Amino acid sequence: MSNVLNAPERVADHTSARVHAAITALGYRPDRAARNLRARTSKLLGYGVASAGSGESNLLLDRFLAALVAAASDEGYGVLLFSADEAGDAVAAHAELVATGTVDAFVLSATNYRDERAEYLTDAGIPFVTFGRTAHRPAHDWVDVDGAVGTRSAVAHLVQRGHRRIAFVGWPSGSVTGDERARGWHQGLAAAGLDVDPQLELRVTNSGASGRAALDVLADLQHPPSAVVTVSDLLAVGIAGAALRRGLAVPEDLAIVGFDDTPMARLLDPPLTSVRQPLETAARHIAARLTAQLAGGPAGAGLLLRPELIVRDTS
Amino acid sequence: MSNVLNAPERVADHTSARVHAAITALGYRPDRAARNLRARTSKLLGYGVASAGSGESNLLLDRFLAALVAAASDEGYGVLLFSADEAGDAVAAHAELVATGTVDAFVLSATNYRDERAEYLTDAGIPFVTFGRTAHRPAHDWVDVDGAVGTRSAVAHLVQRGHRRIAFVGWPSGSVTGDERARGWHQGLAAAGLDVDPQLELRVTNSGASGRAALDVLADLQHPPSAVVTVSDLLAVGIAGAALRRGLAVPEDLAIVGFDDTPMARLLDPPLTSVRQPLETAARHIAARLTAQLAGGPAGAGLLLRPELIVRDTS
DNA sequence: CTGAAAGCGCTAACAC
DNA sequence: GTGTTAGCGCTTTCAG
Repeated sequence: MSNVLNAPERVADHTSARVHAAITALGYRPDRAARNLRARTSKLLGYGVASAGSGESNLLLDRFLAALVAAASDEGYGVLLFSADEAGDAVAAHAELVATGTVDAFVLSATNYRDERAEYLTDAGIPFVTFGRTAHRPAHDWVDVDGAVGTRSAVAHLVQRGHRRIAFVGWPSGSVTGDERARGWHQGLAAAGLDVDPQLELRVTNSGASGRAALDVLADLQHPPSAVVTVSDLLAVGIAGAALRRGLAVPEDLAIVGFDDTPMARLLDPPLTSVRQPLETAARHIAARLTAQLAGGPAGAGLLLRPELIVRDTS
Repeated sequence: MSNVLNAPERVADHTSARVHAAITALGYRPDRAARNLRARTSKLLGYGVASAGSGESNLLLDRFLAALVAAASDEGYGVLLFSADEAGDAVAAHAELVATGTVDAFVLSATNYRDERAEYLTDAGIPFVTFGRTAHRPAHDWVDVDGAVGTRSAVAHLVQRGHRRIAFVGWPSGSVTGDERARGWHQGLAAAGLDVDPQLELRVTNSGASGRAALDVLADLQHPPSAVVTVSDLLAVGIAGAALRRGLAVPEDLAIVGFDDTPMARLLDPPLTSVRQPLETAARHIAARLTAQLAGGPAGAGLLLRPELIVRDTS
């Protein structure tokens, strides 16, 4: 019987048919634990989740995770969610899973320039792919969405709509994601031949209160902007609300572009123009990279995906 | 060595210490697959995810899932995410995991009166707990948030604010969740001695367009409502936007209460009053129920949790 | 081409 | 109180 399943080419057709008939008749399904033990594999991809309110990527988690599960499933892998709270603990949690052979590989998100998990996994020789870039050397496999393209195309779109004073409300510098999006804004202005006014570049944390405060700063400027590019829909919502409260019409007096195209974006009034990340594509590539690595392929390649600007009524 | 780990009480202290020293010195970690095979357990809880845009519970998934992972982790279990797309396929996916011994138990969400997964798992004798009620008999373990309490307390709050014509915008009848929330609205009106005006009860799908359309219907009534209770923040956002567009002030001309307290609720302008579900508590109870069942305990009990009304500025 | 058997690393039962 | 071993259900190798 074993040969029928594991070496089909070495077996006669009629034997194969007979065995397969028996298999379906008996409802036989190979036991996962036994298979895992023998094959020294688990067919599981690990994905650590922070239990507390983790910042920026939280709203994306749904769509990304669903896509990752679907993509992994197509490759014959399941996704194991595990608790990986703080930085140090996260490494320990990953190490434990490695030591016990619970997972075959990892998907890392919410990465930054330095990522202790990536460092550990590289040292341990465990396959992994990050969703997001790091500054880690030697290079590991990564897939990322080009945030600079996102904000750059937002600026280009606003320029085309006639805007000349375009503000940027981003996160404090120091994160790959935030820095890239800020860079895209600079690039967009440069491409349009516009000067960068430092007063129009604001860095705040990711909350609506920050959005409101940011708008107040911008609106009180001697030469206020006519448009603002943000790094999240949450920030955009805060800004839009504060703008309306001050009697500014959106988009007539102030155009606004969000980021992430969260479900609420098209439900707001007016519906929010936003940069949409190709999370499904990213997940698919991550799963493919991982299975390639697990099949013995090389790692170290990066893949940068282009986000898409979804133009609605705030711009 | 084995006795030290598996029957600590049968071993002398000094032997135990010696072995443990060796264990840490060698960095020994028991192999998961071997343990699973021998113990006929996987220490995994299965949670099926729909890959496409599934409706209502999607925005909650984040918070619930993170809490579930943390709670399961505390009980020594991991959470296996797997693809479970459509109704029939979902049963097949669960069955496969059962047959191969990949998971020990399941968490089911997005349940309804009839749930094929629950029926299958009951027949198969596999432990599971649903997040949400079903009409399934014999009863299974379930944990749910009392949606009726949510809408009822929203109505009570609005009544206290002086409202007498309070509308309800819910989902089409036929879902446990939607029906319960509608029931709470009826209860709330009855408790306040208010009549139910059928014109104030609207049933729509969960989109912002529906919210806008619903508001148009309500505002065009001969006696329009002064307040509206909804079953989702998305609907509330759509209604709020449409109200502002018609020149209605929120909350002065129209008070609005959302449901789910999604992250954007407090960032909207004005910040949205919303019903918040105790998802962390629910997850903790689900994990506890599951481990109790896996330890041989009985199933069939239900637990109804009370949501909390978060009052902000739209009411 | 087909059947038999070794052995993955653990746990639980058993012999000492 | 301590060391030894059978065997979980597979896959892979080897004998027939």
